[in-house]
Amino acid sequence: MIRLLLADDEELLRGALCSLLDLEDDLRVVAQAATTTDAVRLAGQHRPDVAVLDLEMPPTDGLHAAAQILARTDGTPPRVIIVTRHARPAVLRRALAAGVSGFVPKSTPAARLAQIVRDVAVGHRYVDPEIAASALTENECPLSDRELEVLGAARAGAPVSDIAATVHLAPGTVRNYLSSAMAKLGVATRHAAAHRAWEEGWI
Amino acid sequence: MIRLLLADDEELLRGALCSLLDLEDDLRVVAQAATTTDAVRLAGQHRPDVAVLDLEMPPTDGLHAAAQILARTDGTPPRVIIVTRHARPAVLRRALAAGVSGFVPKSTPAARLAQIVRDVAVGHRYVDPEIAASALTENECPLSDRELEVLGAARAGAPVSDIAATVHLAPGTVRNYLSSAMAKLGVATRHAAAHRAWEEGWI
DNA sequence: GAGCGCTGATGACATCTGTCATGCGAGCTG
DNA sequence: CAGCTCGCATGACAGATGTCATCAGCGCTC
Repeated sequence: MIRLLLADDEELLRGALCSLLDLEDDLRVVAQAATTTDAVRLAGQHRPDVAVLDLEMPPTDGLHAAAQILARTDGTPPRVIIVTRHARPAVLRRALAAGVSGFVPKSTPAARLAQIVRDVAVGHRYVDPEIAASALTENECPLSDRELEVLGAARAGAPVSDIAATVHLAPGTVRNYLSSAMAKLGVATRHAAAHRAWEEGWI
Repeated sequence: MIRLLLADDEELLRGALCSLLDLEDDLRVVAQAATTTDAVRLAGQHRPDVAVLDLEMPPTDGLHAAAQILARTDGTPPRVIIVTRHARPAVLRRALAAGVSGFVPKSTPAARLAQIVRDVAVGHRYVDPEIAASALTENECPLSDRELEVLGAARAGAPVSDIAATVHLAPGTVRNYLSSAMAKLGVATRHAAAHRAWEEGWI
Protein backbone atom coordinates (compact mmCIF):
# COMPACT_ATOMS: atom_id res chain seq x y z
CA MET A 1 0.00 0.00 0.00
CA ILE A 2 1.48 3.31 -1.10
CA ARG A 3 0.58 6.21 1.20
CA LEU A 4 0.11 9.58 -0.52
CA LEU A 5 0.14 13.25 0.40
CA LEU A 6 -1.76 15.41 -2.08
CA ALA A 7 -1.15 19.18 -2.15
CA ASP A 8 -2.84 21.59 -4.53
CA ASP A 9 -4.59 24.86 -3.88
CA GLU A 10 -7.34 24.09 -6.37
CA GLU A 11 -9.91 22.04 -4.51
CA LEU A 12 -11.43 20.89 -7.75
CA LEU A 13 -8.27 19.28 -9.05
CA ARG A 14 -7.11 18.02 -5.69
CA GLY A 15 -10.47 16.46 -4.91
CA ALA A 16 -10.75 14.88 -8.33
CA LEU A 17 -7.24 13.47 -8.18
CA CYS A 18 -7.87 12.22 -4.69
CA SER A 19 -10.86 10.17 -5.69
CA LEU A 20 -9.13 9.05 -8.87
CA LEU A 21 -6.06 7.78 -7.01
CA ASP A 22 -8.10 6.29 -4.19
CA LEU A 23 -9.82 4.11 -6.76
CA GLU A 24 -6.53 2.24 -7.14
CA ASP A 25 -6.25 -0.67 -4.73
CA ASP A 26 -2.62 -0.09 -3.88
CA LEU A 27 -2.80 3.68 -3.33
CA ARG A 28 -4.23 5.60 -0.42
CA VAL A 29 -4.35 9.36 0.06
CA VAL A 30 -3.52 9.88 3.72
CA ALA A 31 -3.39 13.68 3.75
CA GLN A 32 -4.37 16.68 1.66
CA ALA A 33 -3.09 20.24 1.77
CA ALA A 34 -3.99 23.49 0.04
CA THR A 35 -0.92 25.46 1.10
CA THR A 36 2.78 24.78 1.21
CA THR A 37 2.89 25.26 4.96
CA ASP A 38 0.18 22.64 5.46
CA ALA A 39 1.92 20.35 3.03
CA VAL A 40 5.19 20.51 4.95
CA ARG A 41 3.44 20.03 8.28
CA LEU A 42 1.32 17.12 7.12
CA ALA A 43 4.27 15.45 5.46
CA GLY A 44 5.98 15.46 8.84
CA GLN A 45 2.91 14.15 10.64
CA HIS A 46 1.75 11.45 8.26
CA ARG A 47 5.04 10.29 6.77
CA PRO A 48 3.63 9.47 3.34
CA ASP A 49 5.57 7.38 0.85
CA VAL A 50 4.98 9.86 -1.95
CA ALA A 51 4.10 13.57 -1.86
CA VAL A 52 2.35 14.97 -4.94
CA LEU A 53 2.84 18.75 -4.88
CA ASP A 54 1.45 21.38 -7.17
CA LEU A 55 4.10 23.90 -8.17
CA GLU A 56 1.83 26.92 -8.00
CA MET A 57 0.70 27.05 -4.42
CA PRO A 58 0.52 29.78 -1.80
CA PRO A 59 2.21 31.09 0.19
CA THR A 60 5.52 30.09 -1.42
CA ASP A 61 5.57 27.39 -4.12
CA GLY A 62 5.86 23.67 -4.58
CA LEU A 63 9.63 23.70 -4.91
CA HIS A 64 10.12 25.40 -1.57
CA ALA A 65 7.80 22.88 -0.01
CA ALA A 66 9.63 20.04 -1.71
CA ALA A 67 12.97 21.26 -0.43
CA GLN A 68 11.63 21.48 3.11
CA ILE A 69 10.01 18.07 2.95
CA LEU A 70 13.12 16.47 1.53
CA ALA A 71 15.32 18.10 4.14
CA ARG A 72 13.80 16.17 7.03
CA THR A 73 16.48 14.40 9.00
CA ASP A 74 14.54 11.78 10.98
CA GLY A 75 13.82 8.75 8.85
CA THR A 76 13.69 8.72 5.06
CA PRO A 77 11.82 11.59 3.48
CA PRO A 78 9.01 10.85 1.04
CA ARG A 79 9.57 10.87 -2.69
CA VAL A 80 8.26 14.06 -4.20
CA ILE A 81 6.34 14.49 -7.45
CA ILE A 82 5.87 18.04 -8.74
CA VAL A 83 2.76 18.74 -10.79
CA THR A 84 2.61 21.97 -12.75
CA ARG A 85 0.79 23.75 -15.52
CA HIS A 86 3.86 25.92 -16.08
CA ALA A 87 5.97 23.15 -17.59
CA ARG A 88 9.08 24.83 -18.93
CA PRO A 89 12.60 23.43 -19.12
CA ALA A 90 13.91 26.00 -16.65
CA VAL A 91 11.36 24.90 -14.09
CA LEU A 92 12.23 21.26 -14.63
CA ARG A 93 15.88 22.03 -14.02
CA ARG A 94 15.09 23.78 -10.78
CA ALA A 95 12.87 20.92 -9.71
CA LEU A 96 15.51 18.29 -10.34
CA ALA A 97 18.07 20.41 -8.52
CA ALA A 98 15.74 20.44 -5.54
CA GLY A 99 15.77 16.65 -5.52
CA VAL A 100 12.27 15.80 -6.66
CA SER A 101 11.63 12.38 -8.18
CA GLY A 102 8.83 13.21 -10.57
CA PHE A 103 7.95 16.11 -12.83
CA VAL A 104 4.46 15.94 -14.30
CA PRO A 105 2.85 18.69 -16.39
CA LYS A 106 -0.88 19.09 -16.06
CA SER A 107 -1.17 18.09 -19.69
CA THR A 108 -0.44 14.52 -18.63
CA PRO A 109 -3.43 12.16 -19.00
CA ALA A 110 -4.99 11.58 -15.62
CA ALA A 111 -4.99 7.83 -16.13
CA ARG A 112 -1.20 7.77 -16.20
CA LEU A 113 -0.71 9.46 -12.87
CA ALA A 114 -1.28 6.35 -10.79
CA GLN A 115 1.43 4.46 -12.65
CA ILE A 116 3.84 7.38 -12.23
CA VAL A 117 3.16 7.35 -8.50
CA ARG A 118 3.93 3.64 -8.35
CA ASP A 119 7.14 4.05 -10.32
CA VAL A 120 8.32 6.87 -8.12
CA ALA A 121 7.37 4.99 -4.97
CA VAL A 122 9.82 2.20 -5.77
CA GLY A 123 12.65 4.62 -6.40
CA HIS A 124 12.37 5.37 -10.08
CA ARG A 125 12.29 8.87 -11.46
CA TYR A 126 9.73 10.20 -13.85
CA VAL A 127 10.20 13.27 -15.99
CA ASP A 128 7.77 14.26 -18.70
CA PRO A 129 9.53 13.17 -21.89
CA GLU A 130 8.57 16.22 -23.89
CA ILE A 131 9.81 18.70 -21.32
CA ALA A 132 12.96 16.65 -20.86
CA ALA A 133 13.65 16.82 -24.58
CA SER A 134 13.09 20.57 -24.60
CA ALA A 135 15.38 20.94 -21.62
CA LEU A 136 18.15 19.18 -23.52
CA THR A 137 17.74 21.01 -26.81
CA GLU A 138 16.53 24.42 -25.77
CA ASN A 139 19.12 26.99 -24.95
CA GLU A 140 19.74 27.72 -21.33
CA CYS A 141 18.56 30.91 -19.73
CA PRO A 142 21.09 33.55 -20.79
CA LEU A 143 20.50 35.84 -17.81
CA SER A 144 22.69 36.24 -14.77
CA ASP A 145 21.38 35.91 -11.23
CA ARG A 146 21.24 39.64 -10.69
CA GLU A 147 19.50 40.20 -13.98
CA LEU A 148 16.88 37.66 -12.99
CA GLU A 149 16.49 39.22 -9.58
CA VAL A 150 15.99 42.67 -11.06
CA LEU A 151 13.59 41.40 -13.69
CA GLY A 152 11.61 39.65 -11.00
CA ALA A 153 11.19 42.93 -9.16
CA ALA A 154 10.27 44.64 -12.43
CA ARG A 155 7.49 42.22 -13.22
CA ALA A 156 4.64 44.17 -11.71
CA GLY A 157 5.54 47.29 -13.69
CA ALA A 158 7.30 49.19 -10.93
CA PRO A 159 9.51 52.17 -11.83
CA VAL A 160 13.28 51.85 -11.53
CA SER A 161 13.42 53.61 -8.19
CA ASP A 162 11.07 51.04 -6.64
CA ILE A 163 12.99 48.17 -8.14
CA ALA A 164 16.23 49.57 -6.80
CA ALA A 165 14.68 49.79 -3.33
CA THR A 166 13.41 46.21 -3.28
CA VAL A 167 16.67 44.80 -4.63
CA HIS A 168 18.89 47.06 -2.51
CA LEU A 169 20.91 48.39 -5.43
CA ALA A 170 21.57 51.84 -6.83
CA PRO A 171 19.06 52.92 -9.49
CA GLY A 172 21.82 53.27 -12.05
CA THR A 173 22.96 49.73 -11.40
CA VAL A 174 19.44 48.48 -11.81
CA ARG A 175 19.24 50.18 -15.17
CA ASN A 176 22.47 48.56 -16.23
CA TYR A 177 21.18 45.10 -15.37
CA LEU A 178 17.89 45.77 -17.06
CA SER A 179 19.69 47.06 -20.10
CA SER A 180 21.87 43.99 -20.44
CA ALA A 181 18.91 41.70 -19.87
CA MET A 182 16.97 43.51 -22.58
CA ALA A 183 19.91 43.21 -24.95
CA LYS A 184 20.20 39.46 -24.27
CA LEU A 185 16.51 38.92 -24.85
CA GLY A 186 16.34 41.23 -27.85
CA VAL A 187 13.47 43.36 -26.57
CA ALA A 188 13.00 47.09 -26.26
CA THR A 189 11.66 47.63 -22.76
CA ARG A 190 12.32 46.08 -19.39
CA HIS A 191 8.70 45.17 -19.07
CA ALA A 192 8.85 43.16 -22.23
CA ALA A 193 11.95 41.49 -20.85
CA ALA A 194 10.22 40.71 -17.56
CA HIS A 195 7.18 39.38 -19.41
CA ARG A 196 9.36 37.13 -21.53
CA ALA A 197 11.42 35.88 -18.60
CA TRP A 198 8.22 35.03 -16.78
CA GLU A 199 6.81 33.11 -19.69
CA GLU A 200 10.01 31.14 -20.01
CA GLY A 201 9.81 30.21 -16.37
CA TRP A 202 13.02 31.98 -15.45
CA ILE A 203 11.61 34.14 -12.69
CA MET B 1 -29.34 10.50 -17.75
CA ILE B 2 -27.54 13.83 -18.13
CA ARG B 3 -25.18 13.95 -21.08
CA LEU B 4 -22.01 16.04 -20.57
CA LEU B 5 -19.40 17.75 -22.68
CA LEU B 6 -16.14 18.35 -20.79
CA ALA B 7 -13.65 20.90 -22.13
CA ASP B 8 -10.34 21.74 -20.46
CA ASP B 9 -6.87 21.99 -21.90
CA GLU B 10 -5.33 20.32 -18.86
CA GLU B 11 -5.60 16.60 -19.46
CA LEU B 12 -4.96 15.93 -15.81
CA LEU B 13 -7.95 17.89 -14.57
CA ARG B 14 -10.19 16.95 -17.45
CA GLY B 15 -9.43 13.26 -17.06
CA ALA B 16 -9.87 13.35 -13.32
CA LEU B 17 -13.17 15.21 -13.59
CA CYS B 18 -14.33 12.83 -16.25
CA SER B 19 -13.86 9.76 -14.14
CA LEU B 20 -15.25 11.56 -11.12
CA LEU B 21 -18.45 12.57 -12.91
CA ASP B 22 -18.79 9.23 -14.69
CA LEU B 23 -18.96 7.60 -11.27
CA GLU B 24 -22.37 9.21 -10.81
CA ASP B 25 -25.15 7.01 -12.10
CA ASP B 26 -27.13 9.80 -13.70
CA LEU B 27 -24.23 11.55 -15.47
CA ARG B 28 -22.35 10.50 -18.57
CA VAL B 29 -19.50 12.33 -20.28
CA VAL B 30 -20.23 11.97 -23.98
CA ALA B 31 -17.43 14.15 -25.34
CA GLN B 32 -14.18 15.78 -24.25
CA ALA B 33 -12.28 18.66 -25.78
CA ALA B 34 -8.94 20.35 -25.15
CA THR B 35 -9.53 23.41 -27.32
CA THR B 36 -12.37 25.83 -27.81
CA THR B 37 -12.72 24.88 -31.46
CA ASP B 38 -13.11 21.22 -30.57
CA ALA B 39 -15.54 22.12 -27.84
CA VAL B 40 -17.78 24.04 -30.23
CA ARG B 41 -17.60 21.31 -32.86
CA LEU B 42 -18.30 18.48 -30.41
CA ALA B 43 -21.15 20.39 -28.81
CA GLY B 44 -22.77 20.53 -32.24
CA GLN B 45 -22.16 16.86 -32.92
CA HIS B 46 -23.08 15.31 -29.61
CA ARG B 47 -25.76 17.72 -28.39
CA PRO B 48 -24.93 17.34 -24.69
CA ASP B 49 -27.34 18.53 -22.02
CA VAL B 50 -24.61 20.41 -20.16
CA ALA B 51 -21.26 21.73 -21.35
CA VAL B 52 -18.58 22.23 -18.70
CA LEU B 53 -16.01 24.66 -20.12
CA ASP B 54 -12.73 25.82 -18.66
CA LEU B 55 -12.31 29.56 -19.05
CA GLU B 56 -8.60 29.42 -19.86
CA MET B 57 -8.41 27.40 -23.04
CA PRO B 58 -6.65 27.86 -26.35
CA PRO B 59 -7.03 29.18 -28.94
CA THR B 60 -9.59 31.73 -27.66
CA ASP B 61 -11.24 31.22 -24.27
CA GLY B 62 -14.18 29.55 -22.63
CA LEU B 63 -16.46 32.57 -22.94
CA HIS B 64 -16.03 32.73 -26.70
CA ALA B 65 -16.76 29.03 -26.90
CA ALA B 66 -19.79 29.46 -24.64
CA ALA B 67 -21.15 32.23 -26.82
CA GLN B 68 -20.74 30.11 -29.95
CA ILE B 69 -22.29 27.07 -28.36
CA LEU B 70 -25.24 29.05 -27.02
CA ALA B 71 -25.80 30.71 -30.38
CA ARG B 72 -26.78 27.49 -32.13
CA THR B 73 -30.15 27.90 -33.79
CA ASP B 74 -31.25 24.29 -34.41
CA GLY B 75 -32.77 22.82 -31.29
CA THR B 76 -32.09 24.00 -27.74
CA PRO B 77 -28.47 24.70 -26.94
CA PRO B 78 -26.88 22.98 -23.94
CA ARG B 79 -26.58 24.71 -20.59
CA VAL B 80 -23.06 25.98 -20.06
CA ILE B 81 -21.00 25.87 -16.88
CA ILE B 82 -17.79 27.89 -16.81
CA VAL B 83 -14.97 26.61 -14.64
CA THR B 84 -12.06 28.92 -13.91
CA ARG B 85 -9.09 29.50 -11.66
CA HIS B 86 -9.29 33.20 -12.42
CA ALA B 87 -12.45 33.81 -10.45
CA ARG B 88 -12.91 37.58 -10.30
CA PRO B 89 -16.12 39.55 -10.24
CA ALA B 90 -15.42 41.11 -13.63
CA VAL B 91 -15.09 37.69 -15.20
CA LEU B 92 -18.30 36.55 -13.59
CA ARG B 93 -20.12 39.54 -15.02
CA ARG B 94 -18.83 38.79 -18.49
CA ALA B 95 -19.79 35.16 -18.12
CA LEU B 96 -23.34 35.95 -17.08
CA ALA B 97 -23.65 38.43 -19.90
CA ALA B 98 -22.64 35.64 -22.29
CA GLY B 99 -25.57 33.58 -21.01
CA VAL B 100 -23.84 30.83 -19.07
CA SER B 101 -25.81 29.00 -16.39
CA GLY B 102 -23.00 28.14 -13.99
CA PHE B 103 -19.88 29.82 -12.74
CA VAL B 104 -17.57 27.58 -10.73
CA PRO B 105 -14.11 28.56 -9.48
CA LYS B 106 -11.53 25.83 -9.27
CA SER B 107 -11.51 26.31 -5.53
CA THR B 108 -14.87 24.54 -5.41
CA PRO B 109 -14.74 21.10 -3.75
CA ALA B 110 -14.77 18.43 -6.42
CA ALA B 111 -17.55 16.55 -4.68
CA ARG B 112 -19.96 19.42 -5.23
CA LEU B 113 -19.54 19.58 -8.97
CA ALA B 114 -21.90 16.72 -9.73
CA GLN B 115 -24.70 18.40 -7.83
CA ILE B 116 -24.07 21.68 -9.62
CA VAL B 117 -24.29 19.89 -12.95
CA ARG B 118 -27.64 18.37 -11.95
CA ASP B 119 -28.98 21.72 -10.81
CA VAL B 120 -27.94 23.42 -14.02
CA ALA B 121 -29.32 20.59 -16.14
CA VAL B 122 -32.84 21.19 -14.84
CA GLY B 123 -32.64 24.89 -15.55
CA HIS B 124 -31.28 26.37 -12.35
CA ARG B 125 -28.35 28.69 -12.27
CA TYR B 126 -25.32 28.30 -10.07
CA VAL B 127 -22.90 31.08 -9.21
CA ASP B 128 -20.17 30.67 -6.65
CA PRO B 129 -21.55 32.52 -3.63
CA GLU B 130 -18.28 34.14 -2.67
CA ILE B 131 -17.62 35.58 -6.10
CA ALA B 132 -21.21 36.71 -6.36
CA ALA B 133 -20.87 38.58 -3.09
CA SER B 134 -17.68 40.23 -4.27
CA ALA B 135 -19.34 41.17 -7.53
CA LEU B 136 -22.06 42.95 -5.63
CA THR B 137 -19.85 44.77 -3.17
CA GLU B 138 -16.69 45.38 -5.13
CA ASN B 139 -16.51 48.49 -7.20
CA GLU B 140 -16.92 48.12 -10.91
CA CYS B 141 -14.03 48.43 -13.32
CA PRO B 142 -13.39 52.18 -13.60
CA LEU B 143 -11.79 52.01 -17.02
CA SER B 144 -13.39 52.91 -20.34
CA ASP B 145 -13.40 50.54 -23.32
CA ARG B 146 -10.58 52.35 -25.04
CA GLU B 147 -8.49 52.37 -21.91
CA LEU B 148 -8.97 48.64 -21.57
CA GLU B 149 -8.09 48.09 -25.20
CA VAL B 150 -4.90 50.09 -24.90
CA LEU B 151 -3.95 48.40 -21.65
CA GLY B 152 -4.48 45.04 -23.26
CA ALA B 153 -2.02 45.94 -25.99
CA ALA B 154 0.42 47.22 -23.39
CA ARG B 155 0.41 44.04 -21.39
CA ALA B 156 3.45 42.41 -22.99
CA GLY B 157 5.61 45.47 -22.35
CA ALA B 158 5.50 46.96 -25.83
CA PRO B 159 6.56 50.60 -26.36
CA VAL B 160 3.93 53.21 -27.09
CA SER B 161 4.61 53.23 -30.81
CA ASP B 162 3.84 49.50 -31.05
CA ILE B 163 0.70 49.87 -28.99
CA ALA B 164 -0.45 52.71 -31.20
CA ALA B 165 0.08 50.53 -34.25
CA THR B 166 -1.88 47.55 -32.93
CA VAL B 167 -4.75 49.73 -31.71
CA HIS B 168 -4.78 52.00 -34.78
CA LEU B 169 -4.49 55.22 -32.80
CA ALA B 170 -2.02 58.09 -32.72
CA PRO B 171 0.82 57.62 -30.22
CA GLY B 172 -0.21 60.77 -28.40
CA THR B 173 -3.74 59.47 -28.00
CA VAL B 174 -2.44 56.21 -26.65
CA ARG B 175 -0.45 58.09 -24.08
CA ASN B 176 -3.52 60.02 -23.03
CA TYR B 177 -5.52 56.83 -22.50
CA LEU B 178 -2.67 55.21 -20.66
CA SER B 179 -2.27 58.29 -18.52
CA SER B 180 -5.92 58.39 -17.53
CA ALA B 181 -5.95 54.66 -16.85
CA MET B 182 -2.91 55.05 -14.62
CA ALA B 183 -4.55 57.91 -12.79
CA LYS B 184 -7.72 55.86 -12.22
CA LEU B 185 -5.76 52.91 -10.92
CA GLY B 186 -3.39 55.00 -8.85
CA VAL B 187 -0.19 53.57 -10.32
CA ALA B 188 2.90 55.19 -11.76
CA THR B 189 3.57 53.28 -15.01
CA ARG B 190 1.38 51.86 -17.72
CA HIS B 191 2.91 48.47 -17.13
CA ALA B 192 1.79 48.51 -13.54
CA ALA B 193 -1.65 49.52 -14.78
CA ALA B 194 -1.73 46.67 -17.29
CA HIS B 195 -0.57 44.23 -14.65
CA ARG B 196 -3.28 45.37 -12.29
CA ALA B 197 -6.00 45.29 -14.93
CA TRP B 198 -4.97 41.77 -15.82
CA GLU B 199 -5.08 40.58 -12.24
CA GLU B 200 -8.51 42.08 -11.78
CA GLY B 201 -9.73 40.19 -14.83
CA TRP B 202 -10.52 43.35 -16.79
CA ILE B 203 -8.45 42.53 -19.83
C1' DG C 1 -28.89 76.22 -32.39
C1' DA C 2 -26.25 76.31 -27.87
C1' DG C 3 -24.45 73.44 -24.60
C1' DC C 4 -22.51 69.08 -23.16
C1' DG C 5 -19.88 64.90 -23.10
C1' DC C 6 -17.06 61.73 -25.50
C1' DT C 7 -13.39 60.32 -28.79
C1' DG C 8 -9.24 61.27 -31.09
C1' DA C 9 -5.51 64.25 -31.76
C1' DT C 10 -1.59 67.74 -31.11
C1' DG C 11 2.22 70.16 -28.82
C1' DA C 12 5.01 71.54 -24.87
C1' DC C 13 7.26 70.28 -20.88
C1' DA C 14 9.34 67.61 -16.98
C1' DT C 15 10.69 63.27 -15.85
C1' DC C 16 11.97 58.57 -16.55
C1' DT C 17 14.44 55.03 -19.31
C1' DG C 18 17.90 52.90 -22.05
C1' DT C 19 22.74 53.24 -23.61
C1' DC C 20 27.31 53.81 -23.03
C1' DA C 21 31.80 55.08 -21.18
C1' DT C 22 34.03 55.04 -17.10
C1' DG C 23 35.64 54.20 -12.26
C1' DC C 24 36.39 51.58 -7.99
C1' DG C 25 37.21 47.75 -5.11
C1' DA C 26 37.31 42.55 -4.26
C1' DG C 27 38.92 38.33 -5.64
C1' DC C 28 41.68 35.33 -8.53
C1' DT C 29 45.66 34.07 -11.11
C1' DG C 30 50.00 34.39 -13.30
C1' DC D 1 52.86 42.05 -6.76
C1' DA D 2 50.79 43.18 -11.48
C1' DG D 3 47.26 42.18 -14.27
C1' DC D 4 42.77 40.52 -14.82
C1' DT D 5 37.94 39.83 -14.43
C1' DC D 6 33.58 40.69 -12.19
C1' DG D 7 30.06 43.01 -9.40
C1' DC D 8 28.47 47.46 -8.37
C1' DA D 9 28.18 52.19 -9.11
C1' DT D 10 28.23 56.88 -11.39
C1' DG D 11 27.47 60.45 -14.91
C1' DA D 12 26.08 62.11 -19.37
C1' DC D 13 23.12 61.98 -23.18
C1' DA D 14 19.25 60.83 -26.49
C1' DG D 15 14.98 59.17 -26.76
C1' DA D 16 10.70 57.45 -24.61
C1' DT D 17 7.16 58.30 -21.32
C1' DG D 18 3.74 60.76 -18.29
C1' DT D 19 1.20 65.20 -17.64
C1' DC D 20 -1.34 68.83 -19.07
C1' DA D 21 -3.72 72.34 -21.78
C1' DT D 22 -6.03 72.68 -25.88
C1' DC D 23 -8.67 71.73 -30.04
C1' DA D 24 -11.72 69.59 -33.69
C1' DG D 25 -15.45 66.55 -34.79
C1' DC D 26 -19.62 63.98 -33.51
C1' DG D 27 -23.74 62.70 -31.37
C1' DC D 28 -27.02 63.91 -27.94
C1' DT D 29 -30.22 66.81 -25.35
C1' DC D 30 -32.52 70.82 -23.89
